[in-house]
Amino acid sequence: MRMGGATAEQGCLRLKQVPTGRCAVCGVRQASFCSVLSTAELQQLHAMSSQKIFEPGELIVEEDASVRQVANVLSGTIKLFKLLPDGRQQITGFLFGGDFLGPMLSGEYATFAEAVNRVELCMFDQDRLRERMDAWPHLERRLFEDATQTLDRALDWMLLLGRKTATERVASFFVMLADRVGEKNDATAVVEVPMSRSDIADYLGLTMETVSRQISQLKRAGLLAAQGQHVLEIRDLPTLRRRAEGSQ
Amino acid sequence: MRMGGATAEQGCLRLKQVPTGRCAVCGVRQASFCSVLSTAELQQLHAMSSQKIFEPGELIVEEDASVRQVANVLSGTIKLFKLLPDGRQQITGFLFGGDFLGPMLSGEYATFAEAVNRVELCMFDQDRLRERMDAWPHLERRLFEDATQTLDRALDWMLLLGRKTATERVASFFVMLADRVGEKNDATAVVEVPMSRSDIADYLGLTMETVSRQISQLKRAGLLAAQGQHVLEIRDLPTLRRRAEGSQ
DNA sequence: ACAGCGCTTTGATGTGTATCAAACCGGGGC
DNA sequence: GCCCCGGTTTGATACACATCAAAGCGCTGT
Repeated sequence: MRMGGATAEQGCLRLKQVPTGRCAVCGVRQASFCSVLSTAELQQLHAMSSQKIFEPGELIVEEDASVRQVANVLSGTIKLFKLLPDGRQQITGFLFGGDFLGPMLSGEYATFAEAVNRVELCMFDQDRLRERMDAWPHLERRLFEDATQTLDRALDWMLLLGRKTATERVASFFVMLADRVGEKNDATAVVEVPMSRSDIADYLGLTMETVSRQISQLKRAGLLAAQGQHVLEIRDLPTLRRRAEGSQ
Repeated sequence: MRMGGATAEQGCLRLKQVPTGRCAVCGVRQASFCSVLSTAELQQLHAMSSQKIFEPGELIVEEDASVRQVANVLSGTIKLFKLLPDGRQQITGFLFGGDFLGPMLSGEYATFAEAVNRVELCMFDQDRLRERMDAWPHLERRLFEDATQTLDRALDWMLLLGRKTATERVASFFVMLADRVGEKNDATAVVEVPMSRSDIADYLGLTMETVSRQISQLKRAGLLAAQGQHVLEIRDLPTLRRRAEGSQ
């Protein structure tokens, strides 16, 4: 059924040279790895993709699951995390719209992935995407770049987890949100904060209570202001950045 | 001068089909990215390589330096680290013989690199190696795998830095050493520990004193035993592994 | 052999954040 | 409108690790 549709769209393609179907209206295409594909390549990938919705709190992948699915995040927020045997949790990253979920080389996820809010994924069979990666060097390059960026972020977070104070960590967290999903002006930003205090804590290596106290303090200092549940205004991004690095 | 030598070696190549010159006697070739290259490819790379020695404590690369050199570690240990403005330091990883030093995609190092002990590097011009990467997909794949492994290790370390106790961190450190550079038997291992207590502390997000106390404690528990300065025996690796994960 | 020096270990005390506990707040259902 | 109820905030206390301080140990050079 879907294949038939794809073929019809491929017919159109030669005339229009723009993506058709889902990809045409995909809000994150330019932000995702799909941005490096030609229209023809996009059609091929489109034909092997499938969409899926995950509800808040739903587990998307289990650690060490030898998965066969990888995905683009179309919308929503995903937390990636690791657990110790006694239940202690460390969130290793969040994924937002346009981000790629899945290991392309190891075959296994080294972390759990869970939907923070309602998440919409565009999924691919891992082996079939790997075939495409073998065939299209620009796709492999793009996924390599993705891994490089993820690594850079992980190294920055190691500095945070190993050496920053609670205030610096919380400031860093909001700077990260502003940079990745914020509506930024010159000095201010509005960010959606879909995750709970305890998720923030598990990302920052703190407790929920400490996070809450630090946020209250930043609000009192006039650097942060609530804009309704789950939406927050950063009122002085440069100062917040300085605090995140400990330069007072 | 060097080019002439390389050409002569290329002549030999067709007869012998084994690496010649430095590469032939390179102790880390099989462990490095060179292992994926054919003899002919190795010759080409050999012709564009140069060796360099760094003395203990010497800075190899500066953060955000837009470097043009990348390298294989031939021998010695390198620490990679980040700094906060006030001097707080986080070591993000160590490199040992066979490991690759350098970012292949970003063009910039996001960390400092410093020689822990005497380090011997086999260096390449970044742009020229990138050309080779463009030309040889198996080389790009290998460097991608390298980045993937580095990322996996960074994520594991985030769990350590965010959620493990001092004992668990120090146990994890020696488990890491055993796995990467240890002479392992069934249950025991002998590892070289070239870095100082304060480097270990900066890797584990602790202080020198805490590291020292934890090591003393592991010695008293019979899990660790000194074998001269900078060499240490792990007397019960499985138990140490369990401690590293907090399962008592 | 001895002195000097850097690194490490051990000890005494301090503190930032965790833990325990209670009050608060906002949204959804009846 | 009001009552739950989960998530959040605030408060009181505890503790793991940091900090400050001194002693120990093993090189290196003379």
